[in-house]
Parts: sequence; structure tokens; C-alpha cells
Amino acid sequence: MAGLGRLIPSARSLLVFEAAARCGSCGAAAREFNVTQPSVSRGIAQLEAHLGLALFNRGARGLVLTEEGKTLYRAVNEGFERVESALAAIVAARTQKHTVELSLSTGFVAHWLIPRMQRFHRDFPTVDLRFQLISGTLRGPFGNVDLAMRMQPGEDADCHAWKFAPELVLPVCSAAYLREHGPLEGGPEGAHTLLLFADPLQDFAHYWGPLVSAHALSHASIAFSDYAVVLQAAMNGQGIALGWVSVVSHALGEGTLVPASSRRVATGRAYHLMAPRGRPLKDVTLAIRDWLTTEMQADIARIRHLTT
Amino acid sequence: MAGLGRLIPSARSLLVFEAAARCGSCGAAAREFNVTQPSVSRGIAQLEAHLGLALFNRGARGLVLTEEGKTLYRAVNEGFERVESALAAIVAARTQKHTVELSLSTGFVAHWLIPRMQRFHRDFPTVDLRFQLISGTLRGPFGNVDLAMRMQPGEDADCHAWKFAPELVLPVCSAAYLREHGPLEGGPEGAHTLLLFADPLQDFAHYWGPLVSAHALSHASIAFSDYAVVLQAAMNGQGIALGWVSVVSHALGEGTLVPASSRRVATGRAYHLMAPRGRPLKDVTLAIRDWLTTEMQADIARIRHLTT
DNA sequence: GAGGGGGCATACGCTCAGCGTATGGCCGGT
DNA sequence: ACCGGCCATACGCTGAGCGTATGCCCCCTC
Repeated sequence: MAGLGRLIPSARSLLVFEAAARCGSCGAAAREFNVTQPSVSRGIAQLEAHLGLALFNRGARGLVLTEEGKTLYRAVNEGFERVESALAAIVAARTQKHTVELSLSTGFVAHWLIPRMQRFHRDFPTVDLRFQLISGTLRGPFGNVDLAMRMQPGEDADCHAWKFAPELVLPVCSAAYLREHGPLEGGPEGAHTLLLFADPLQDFAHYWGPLVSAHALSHASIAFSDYAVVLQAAMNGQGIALGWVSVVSHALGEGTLVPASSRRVATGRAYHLMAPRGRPLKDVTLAIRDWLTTEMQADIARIRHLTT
Repeated sequence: MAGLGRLIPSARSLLVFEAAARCGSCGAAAREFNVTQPSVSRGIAQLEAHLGLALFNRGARGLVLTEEGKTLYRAVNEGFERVESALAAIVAARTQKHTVELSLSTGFVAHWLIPRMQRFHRDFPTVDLRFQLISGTLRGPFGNVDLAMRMQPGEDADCHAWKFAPELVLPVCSAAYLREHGPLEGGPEGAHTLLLFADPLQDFAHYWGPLVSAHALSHASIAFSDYAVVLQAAMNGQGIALGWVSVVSHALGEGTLVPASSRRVATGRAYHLMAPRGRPLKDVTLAIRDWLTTEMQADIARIRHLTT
């Protein structure tokens, strides 16, 4: 409104007026603007002189709006509120990001998701991921996250569930380790170092059993308390680790890990992505589910020759 | 609203923003505030920096509001209009004056209305006129004025419209120029000076074409950026200008301008006075409409011998 | 009635926010 | 390729807006 600039003596006149009207005194308004009382007094006087009418009656108890002052104050209050709401809204909309909470294992995040985080942020520029990280077997309630990875829906029936990846396991090591020590099956007794994950919840013999002969269990072993560290040690050439394909698919595709045996363990079970029913199922959550699934399927296709 | 003062970097930020948004360029907004273009440019940049977002996209054609800018502009426009209405109302109530906003061309105001302003004030002593001045072709929204002059109602269907004057154009110059150089049609090639109005929105060849033979377009010419100045130059004897009768009727009646040719262009279109439906249609607005129309009809009758 | 507290108004002098000028870069039209 | 018109920025200037000091007024309490 071009006219407004011409109707007031300066841009700050109305801000000063509004503050004085609301606070009821020059001193209180001055404190709000971090100026001194004479500054507000002059500002109001300037506005009144410009308009040719009194907006306040002055008294020992401060300022009292005249009838014209009340009319103007109502308008200014409404007008400023309209502007302030819009300002607040556009600033909030601009900085507002979707926060999505994911419950995932440390190994998965470290060796599968982080390597493709750049692509994730490209595809989801307004999403801010928050992780509930689970060291070891995927477990525990996830009622307070948007998306969780778990083995089977049975853990928490009251949820949406979507199949994500089959549970397929194979021994993996670095290419350098393989060249130096040969595959897991060959070689003399105890020639290998097995990198174990010290997880009381997981029967690793259950997985190792089908992969090595009985006497092979005499191999040296190193145990770690986090599966992500187990895989890192394998990549560093320190031994052979169990490789859950859902976690090592990226590393196998990149060649930072290679199969250490021709044997595989397919348990018949599957990892699922789950969303609790008690939490809003946001579009962005579904989009991320789809993205994760698509990426996993692409990885699996890419390393099919290594896992069958 | 105390918050508003904290959301903007300075009190004048929003005034600058609103003007730039409405005018579509820093230069045009600067002219409205009687400052230079860099001043507006800095003001907008300061506001954007403070808010942390872009309000305009910059280009070779000026400023275009972003989506956030549009949101803010709507709010600021409404908010400021609310304040301005109250300000006008209390000033009018105090002085018992009616403020009437008119959207008219600079040429019309300068050469048709101002010459009869004394008579206007005699007939409307309590009316305080405010002008939205349009340099060049009458155009643009007029939702925030009481009365606008436009070519056809189609521009903004949601309005009252009353026919005001036909679009009739003839070449005009001063009497002294005519005595010295003769009419537009006669004389050697290139003997005249054409006073042009540099308005990209208006195809002046469309009007000059029927008024002069093809070779006459070789006349020397001077271009001005405002039609009011074009007419002033013609009155000063500097050449021949196109005279829209709706603007030059007073000057023709007074003899400060005379026809420079026997040819006329009647486009068949008509100027209208319009009032937006979204704004109160005040009695004083209708009275001014009638006054303007009566004055124009009297002018046209007075110069009928010159325009047919 | 006197005194004190708290309010607003004004004179004087200071300073930096906002300005203009100069200039450069970019874009679109010819 | 050239030109006109737009916006952005560096530099220096200045007066609008500020604080301080002070005076005056009103209201309340003793």
C-alpha cells in the first residue's frame, strides 16, 4: 500500500505507537525497544503532529488512548498481527524439515546406509534423519520411531510391516586376506582368524556351523561387541567374519569385502521394515521405505553372482 | 504486536518490500520513495538476510516475487490496507474530509484535472484527493482505489464501470509551431518534429500510421518517458504530439494546443471510470464520477469543431 | 499543605543507519 | 556483438534518531 508510507512521518512511527498503546506508558514501550523514554515520547509526538490529532491523553499514570487512538490501535494491532503471522509462517515453512526416526542396527547404518547418505540427501533434501541405533540383534520396541528394521512382524504385531531383504549369510573377508590365507574351507587346521560378534542373543555357532567343518572351529578368533566393528576388522584384513547380506551388500558390490567361502546360509527368514500403528504413517516415511527397499534390491541384484 | 518489531530488521523494511513487490522493480519503488535504486536494493537484501530466505527472484526485467514473497506480500498488503483505512478514517473524521483515491494517468492529471482543481475544490470542499499515478498506458489493478480510469472493463471484471470518454486521437501542437511549420501533412519531407512517448506497452505506430503518410515517419523525433511531459513539450512549441482528446480536451479548448492535422483516429473504444466491487462505493465517489463525466462532456462539446 | 515518586516533554549534542554516487556485472532484445 | 535496463556493492557523507540532563506536572501519602 503506497499510501501508508505517505500517511505516517516515518516507518517506525506505528511500531512506536503500537508499543506505547499496548504498554500504556512511554517508559515501558521504551524498555521494549531498548531506547530511552524521551525517544518514544518524541516518536509519538511526531506521529500526532503529522496526523494533526491526538492519539493519547497524557497523565501522571501514563498514556491513555483517545477515541481516535483506540480506532488506530485496533487497526494497527490487526494489521501488524496479519503481517507477523505471515512472517512467522514463511520463516517456519522455510526452515521446517521432516524429522524421521529410524530404528536400525549399527552395522546396517555404518556399512550400508552411510555410504549412500549423499544420495539419500539428494533424494530427500528436507528430511532430517534420527537414528535409534541397535548394537547387535535387531530387537526391542519401536513405538516411538517412524520406521524400524526387524526380523519378523511377530515381535510387535501392532504395526505395518513390509518385507525388506532375505536373511542370507556368508563368510566374508578382505581381498588381501583371501589372497594370503585362501578360502575358509581350504588350508591347514586353525589357519584362519574368525571375527566374532559377542552377542549373547545370537547363536553364532548356528550360523558358523553350516559354513565350516567341525574341526574348523579350532580357528583363532577375535570377538567384538559391535557388529559394525566386526565388519570393519574384516575389511582391514584381520580375519573372516559372518556377512549378513542385508548389511554387507554394499561392501560386496564395492569389493571392500569378498566371499571367503562358497558356502551360504539362507535361513528362510526375512528382514522387514515396520511402522508402528500408534504413530502417524507419514508420506515421507513411506517414501523412505520405498527408497530403502529399492536400494537394497539394486544391491542384491548387483551381487547376485556372489551370493548364489 | 511487539513481535513484529523483532521479526524485521528495521521499521521501514516492510514499506520498502511492499513498494518493490507492487512496483515490480527496485527503480520504480525507489522513485515512489524519492530515493535511488541502490537504497531499495539494500533494503530488500537486508530484509531477506534477516529472514533467511529469498522474497524475490532477480532478473533483467526486475523483481519477481517468490512463493514466500507472495505470501508475505498478501499479508503486508492486507495489513497495511487495514492500517491505512483506519488512518484515513480518523484523519477524515477529524477534519471532516473525505479521502478519495483515484487511479489516473499522469497526463490526465497534469493537463486535464489540475487545470480545473480550483473548480473541483469549490464543488467538493471536503474531499481530499489521493492519486495513484500511472505513467503511460492506463493499466494495472485498482482494487485499492475508489475510482480508476481504464480503457475497458475487461481488465478487472469484478468492478462497476461507467463510460467516460471515447478514444479519439489527433496530432496537436502549439499555435506558434503551426504558424511556423504548417500542418503535419504539408511541407517538405522530414520538416516536422514528432514528440513521442516511449511506452513499450503502446504501439505508437498504430496511432501515427493513419495520421501521416508513410514517408512522413522520417520526421525528426524526440521521445519522452512520460506522456504529461510529451504534451508539455508540444505546448512549448517543440513539435507535434499525439493528442488523446480525453487528456487534451482542456488544452484544445483553451488554445494552448491546436490540431496539427485534419486527420483523426477514432478507435471505437472508450475510456471508463471504474470502481472495484470489493471496496465501499461511497456517495462522494459517485458524485466525483458524475463531476468528471460532466466536465469531460462539456469539454468535448466545446471542442467539437476541432475533433470532427 | 508539604514532600516525594513517577510520569511526560524538551533542549542540546552525538553518531551511525540510511543515503547517493560511481561502477561493475548480468540479461534480454535487436 | 552491441546496447539498454536491470540489480548489487564499495565508498564516503549526513541528518534522523538517539541519550543525557533537566524541567514541569500530577497523584498519593503523611
